[in-house]
Amino acid sequence: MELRHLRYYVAVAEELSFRRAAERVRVAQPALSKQIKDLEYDVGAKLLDRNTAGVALTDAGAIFLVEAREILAHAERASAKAREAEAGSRGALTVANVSAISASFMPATLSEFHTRYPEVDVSLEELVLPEQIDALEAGKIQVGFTMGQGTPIPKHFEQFKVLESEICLAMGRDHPLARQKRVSLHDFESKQVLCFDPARYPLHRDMIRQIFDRRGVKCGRFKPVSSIESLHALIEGGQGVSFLAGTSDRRRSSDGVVFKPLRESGDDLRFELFAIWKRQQVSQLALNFVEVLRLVCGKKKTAKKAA
Amino acid sequence: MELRHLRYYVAVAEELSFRRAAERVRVAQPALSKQIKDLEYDVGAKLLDRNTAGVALTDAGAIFLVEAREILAHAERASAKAREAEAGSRGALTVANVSAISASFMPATLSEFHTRYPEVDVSLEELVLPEQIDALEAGKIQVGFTMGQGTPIPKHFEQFKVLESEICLAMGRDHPLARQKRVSLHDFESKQVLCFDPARYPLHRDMIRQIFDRRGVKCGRFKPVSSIESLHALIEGGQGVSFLAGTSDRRRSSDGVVFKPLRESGDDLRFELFAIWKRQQVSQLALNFVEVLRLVCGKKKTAKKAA
DNA sequence: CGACTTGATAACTTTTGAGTATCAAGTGGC
DNA sequence: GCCACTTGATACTCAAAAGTTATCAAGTCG
Repeated sequence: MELRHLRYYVAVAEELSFRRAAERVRVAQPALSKQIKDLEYDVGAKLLDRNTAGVALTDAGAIFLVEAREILAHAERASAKAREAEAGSRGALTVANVSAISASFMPATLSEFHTRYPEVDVSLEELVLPEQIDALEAGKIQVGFTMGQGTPIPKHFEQFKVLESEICLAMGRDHPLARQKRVSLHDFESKQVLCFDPARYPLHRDMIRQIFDRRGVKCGRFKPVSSIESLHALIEGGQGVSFLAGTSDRRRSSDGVVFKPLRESGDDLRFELFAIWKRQQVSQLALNFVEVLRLVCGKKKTAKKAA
Repeated sequence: MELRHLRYYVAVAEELSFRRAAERVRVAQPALSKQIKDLEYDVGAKLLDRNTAGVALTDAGAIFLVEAREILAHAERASAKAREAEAGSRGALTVANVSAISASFMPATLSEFHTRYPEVDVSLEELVLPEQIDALEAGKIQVGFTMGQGTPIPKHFEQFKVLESEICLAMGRDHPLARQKRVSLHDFESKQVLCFDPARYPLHRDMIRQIFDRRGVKCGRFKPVSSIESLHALIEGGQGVSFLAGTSDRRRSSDGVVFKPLRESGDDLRFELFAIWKRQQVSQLALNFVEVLRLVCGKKKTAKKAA
C-alpha cells in the first residue's frame, strides 16, 4: 500500500465515481481503476461496490475511508512538524538555570519564548556555572551561562552578554551606611560577610576574597548561606552584608535590601553574565532561544531607561 | 511522499546506516540513498546528518521518525479494520426490537454477539412489526422481526424462525380456572379481554378477535393497555385476561401470570416469530447477527430440554 | 599510511504507473 | 421496447521512476 492508493481511494469514495475522481486526481480513469483494484487486493477486502450506474462504499470501504483520510492528514502533519523542528519552532530544549542569577531575565525570556514558539518544550537544568561547559559538551543542555571572569570559554562556543552590572555591597535597609550613596571597602574590613555555600558554589566566596585582597583590605570571616532566599532574608534582617551584582537581584528584593556601589573601582567589580552555546552542530532551537534572550535583555534596558 | 519513503526512512533511522537499512528493506544502497533524498526534498527538511562515519538524526529527523512509525502502524491498522469490517466483526448494526416479544431472546443474543464481535456497535430500534419492512428497505435497520401470520414478507427477504409457541390464555395465578391444564374459549365468551393499545399496535387486538370469530364464540369488550408491563401487572392483579404467546413472555413473569393452552386448536393459535433480513446487499454484520440469533435460539431449546 | 569503512554518483535495467482505445453492461428518455 | 449515453473494466503501449551494478570521494582505524 502506498499513500497514492489512499489519495485515489479517498477521491473515488468522495466522488462516488471513478470518472469524476480520475478528473480530480488528474489521472486517466483506467489508471484509477487499476490502482483501486490493487489497493483492494493489498488490503484484502472489497472496498467499493461497482454497479454500472456508479459506485457505493461497502461496510469495509466506509471504515477504510475514515482511516485513509486520517493517514493522509497524518502524513501532512508529519511533514509540517519536521519543517517546524528544522525551523526551531518545535522540539525540546534544555537550558541551564542559575536561579541565584537568572531571576531577573529568565522568567521574561521563557514567557516570550513560549509566546513565539508554543510547540517547544523548554526544560531548565539547575546547574552551577562550572558544570555547564560539560553539560553543553555532552548535549545535556543546549544553552548555558558563564561569568566574564570565570572559567575560560572554549573556542567552539559562541557567547552573548546577557547582563552586566557593578558588584555592589548588599545591606539591609536599616544598616548604618544605608544612607550613603557609595560605600568604601574599608568600612567592612574584617567584618563578617555572607556568601553562598562554598562546598557547592565556591566562586562567590573566591570573588569576594579577591576583591578585598586586591585592594589590600583585610577580609573578615565568611558565613555560608545555602540559598539566595536565605541570603536576602539575612541581609534584610540586618544579620550581615554581602557582595552581589547590582542589577541581577534588585527586582526580587526591592524593599528590604539596598545595593551600594563601592567607592573603589576596578575590573573585578564588574559583573558580566554570558549565555554560551556550541558554535557547531547546534539546533535551531538553541539559536532561537538566544535570539529571544537577546531581545528580552535589550528590551529590559530600554524599558528601564523609560521608567 | 509515499509509504515506501517512510518504510525506508524508519529503516535508516533505526539502523543509523544506509547499508544496513538497505539490507533490511531488501534494496540496493544507492536506491535507498535516492529515496531518502527524495523524501527530504518532499518534506522540506533535512532529516539525517550523513557523516562518512555513519548517520545521525537531526532534530527534524527525530520528530519525523516518530510520525513515520505512527503512520505506518496506522496504515496497517486501516487494512486490518477493513478486513474486520468485511468479515462482519467491525462496524455498526441496527436491529429492530419489539420489547413485548423479544425479551426472551434479545438480551442473550446481544450478550453472545458482543462476546463474539466486541468491535461491533449494535443499536436497537424500537419498532412495531409492520414498520420493519420499510425500515429494512430503507436501510435504517439490518435485521427485523415479523410474525408468521402477519404481513406477507417480500421475496427478497430471507427469514429464520426465532421462536414458535402456542397462543395461550394468560391469567392471574388466582384466577378460578388457573387450576385447569387447558381452558376453553367458551369460558371467556363476552368477557373483557386486555390487549395492546390498538392505535399503536392493532395486530394484537385483531388476532384475538379472529380467534373468537373463527370459532363462533362471541368476543367481549377490549380493554387497551399501553405496555407489556402494564398488561402483566393487570393480569397478575386479576384485572383481566389476555392472549399471549406461551414461551415468549414466560420468563419475565414466572410467578404471577400463568399461561393456559386452549382446548380448541387451529393454525391461528400457533405463534411464530421470524427474523428477516434482505437477501441481497446485506452486510456480513447482519448475517453474523442472525447466526448468533440462530445459535442462541437453538441453545435455549436444548438448555430447556436439559433443565 | 594503506586497508576498509562510510554514503554519494553515474549509467543502465526493470518495474509499474499512466495514457489511449475499446468494450460490456446498465440507465433513462422517447 | 429500443437506442443514445452513461458507467467501470480490459488490452495494449509508453514513459517515469524505482532499482541495480559499478565506481568514487571521504572519512576511520589498526
